[in-house]
Amino acid sequence: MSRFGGRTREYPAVSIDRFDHDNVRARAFFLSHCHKDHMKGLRATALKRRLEGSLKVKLYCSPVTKELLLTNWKYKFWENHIVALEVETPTQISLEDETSGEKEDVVVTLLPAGHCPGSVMFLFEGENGTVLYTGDFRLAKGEAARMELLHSGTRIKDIQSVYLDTTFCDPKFYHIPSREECLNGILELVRSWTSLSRNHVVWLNCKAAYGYEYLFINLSEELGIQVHMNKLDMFRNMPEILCHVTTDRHTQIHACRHPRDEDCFRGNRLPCGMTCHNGTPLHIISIKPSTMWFGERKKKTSVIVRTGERTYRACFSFHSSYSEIKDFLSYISPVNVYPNVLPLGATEDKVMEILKPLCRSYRRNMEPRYKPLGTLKRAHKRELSDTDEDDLFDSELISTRPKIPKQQRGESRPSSTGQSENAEGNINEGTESYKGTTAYTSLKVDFVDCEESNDDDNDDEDDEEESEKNTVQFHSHEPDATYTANFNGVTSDQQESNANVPCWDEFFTGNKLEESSENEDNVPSSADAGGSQSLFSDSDGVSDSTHISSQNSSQSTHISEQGSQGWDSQMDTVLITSQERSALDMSKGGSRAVVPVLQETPTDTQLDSGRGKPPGQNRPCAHYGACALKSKGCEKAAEAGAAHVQDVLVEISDSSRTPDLELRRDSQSSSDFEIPLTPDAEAPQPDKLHHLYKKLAAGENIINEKKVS
DNA sequence: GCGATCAGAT
DNA sequence: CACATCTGATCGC
Repeated sequence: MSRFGGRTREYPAVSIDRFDHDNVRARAFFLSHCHKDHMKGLRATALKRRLEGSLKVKLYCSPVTKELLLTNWKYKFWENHIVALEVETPTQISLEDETSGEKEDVVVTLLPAGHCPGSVMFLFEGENGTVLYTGDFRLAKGEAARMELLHSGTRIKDIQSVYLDTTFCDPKFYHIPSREECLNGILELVRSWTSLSRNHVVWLNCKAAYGYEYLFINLSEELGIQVHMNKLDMFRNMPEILCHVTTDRHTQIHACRHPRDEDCFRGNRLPCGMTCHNGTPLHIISIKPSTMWFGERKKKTSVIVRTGERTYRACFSFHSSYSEIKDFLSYISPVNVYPNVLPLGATEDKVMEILKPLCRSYRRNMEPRYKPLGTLKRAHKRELSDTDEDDLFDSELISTRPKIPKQQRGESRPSSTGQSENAEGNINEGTESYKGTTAYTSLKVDFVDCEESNDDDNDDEDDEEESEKNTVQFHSHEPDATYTANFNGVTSDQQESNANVPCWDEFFTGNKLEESSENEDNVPSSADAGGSQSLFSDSDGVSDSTHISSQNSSQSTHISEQGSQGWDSQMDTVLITSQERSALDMSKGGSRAVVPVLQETPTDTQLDSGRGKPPGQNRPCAHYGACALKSKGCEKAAEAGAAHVQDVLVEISDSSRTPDLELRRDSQSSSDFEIPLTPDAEAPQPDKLHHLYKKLAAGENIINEKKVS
């Protein structure tokens, strides 16, 4: 939840995402997206009065946000005071104090934030420097490098301050599977269930908020089943969304809500009241999108975890992961950074320890190598905490990093962050490089690391099983680099969108990797339950084994007891990665579904289906000019992913379940962690050693370092 | 009676 | 585990 006060140090005449208290006096208002925690004061009488007494004060937002806002009658009074700005279109705004006549000009640019429909970041450029307010965002690694307007020529702009979404700025969320991975997991689960019979329906237990639309769209496109929602008038001018949702309850996918929806579900009733179809009772499963829940697992999990007979958790995030945040910030390399959010249980200091090393103000201070002890100590701590940073090498701060040409967008991105930086000299962090290695290696590893957790969920009746809480580590590769998340639909390719109509783009494409099983309500046999779904995990299973370990060697596997049966009996959450699952499935003979899918994956059918446009092409949408951003990159990533799955299958096969394999996998996973491993857990890698040597040379305390993280 | 705020639930 | 929202209780105006 945002705790940003509404003003930036540099441009206090504007208020962003906060409209209460002193903010009502701002000369201009900005709304990054339509979530309530960013709309505080937006319908208060103080602000209404302010509007009444002014002809000039405006609220600036994206076209989609304007549309969503005005759909709510409570905000209708804004109608004549809202100015929708096209995304990626720098606009000069004159900030005038109506009483004194004092004026100040600022150029604002909206950049897609990938958080929810209409969400944007605001880039302000004016006399007081360039400032980026991110609002809430989820951008994959490398996205910043692909944003033209963050650059000036081939270089990143000189950004004074970034007001950053730090929701998941905690190593616990080091890696969160990409949108594609999460989407695919859900897709295959929904596909497997709904294909059993017309009476098999899925309830997507989504929170009442914008942000799940791309999920609905993709499920609908892929499966040809519209998603039931309580209401959809807010999308009346967004045909791309509208055609995938419905108020007709006779559909197999529901995202409807009811005040007592969990109870409804427990009573085998959908929130909309549906309980049977053609006289036959419905077979309902629930899928609850979650991020934090996965973040608490300590063992690897797949993006889907079965938490009960009829309940599943699906990994899903509206916010960037820890590593995505760091990638973003280190690329921007602002002078200052201010966290907009305090992660659960974190303190501002802690977050700053993570962020500062990625900022110039901090790097500069670090420059002198030989400093008084006090300073050195501080430096140490920061480093430790996170990432990286070989500050020692640092030289220039202003990033000379080249912007990634659009042409290259489809390429895998690892290099942009890791390599280019390294090449340059150093913005990179020692840790980064270390991390980078891991990441690349794990590029193909498509799983989520997780360890089990306690079962907390009381709500899902069935969650009983997970028992411990561990830290989660999500990892996997990052195919996302290939697509641009863009809820606004205005992309570089598509600048001419209609100014009057909001644009919406699906913002990503999913790649499918595997198929799921066909179990019925009952707990699947071991093979089925987890097995068939490469993307699934059961919450019960096994698990003890894992720990995060160090190197990533090959694929990891963590399959636990497949054979385990009821949810109730086991305490642990099973965590399996998609590949692992696939492997498992295959080894077991695989469910019928699995095999075919795997085979198809490489083909267009699966990869593109639905969204299916040829790579790189936009699908012009009637009024919006919105297009699906399915990029080639996605396709490639998908293929790579698929190929990988196959590899894994070959490689792992039956043995995947053996204990030692599990151990291996664990060890691998830990390498992605930023958290220092226990000394014996892993041998220092060359770059790490290098880093340590430098510290020693500078008289810094190495021991502290390790502790911090 | 409305709004702001907090606790609680989902 | 909780990403955001809504409800109800309380308090102040």
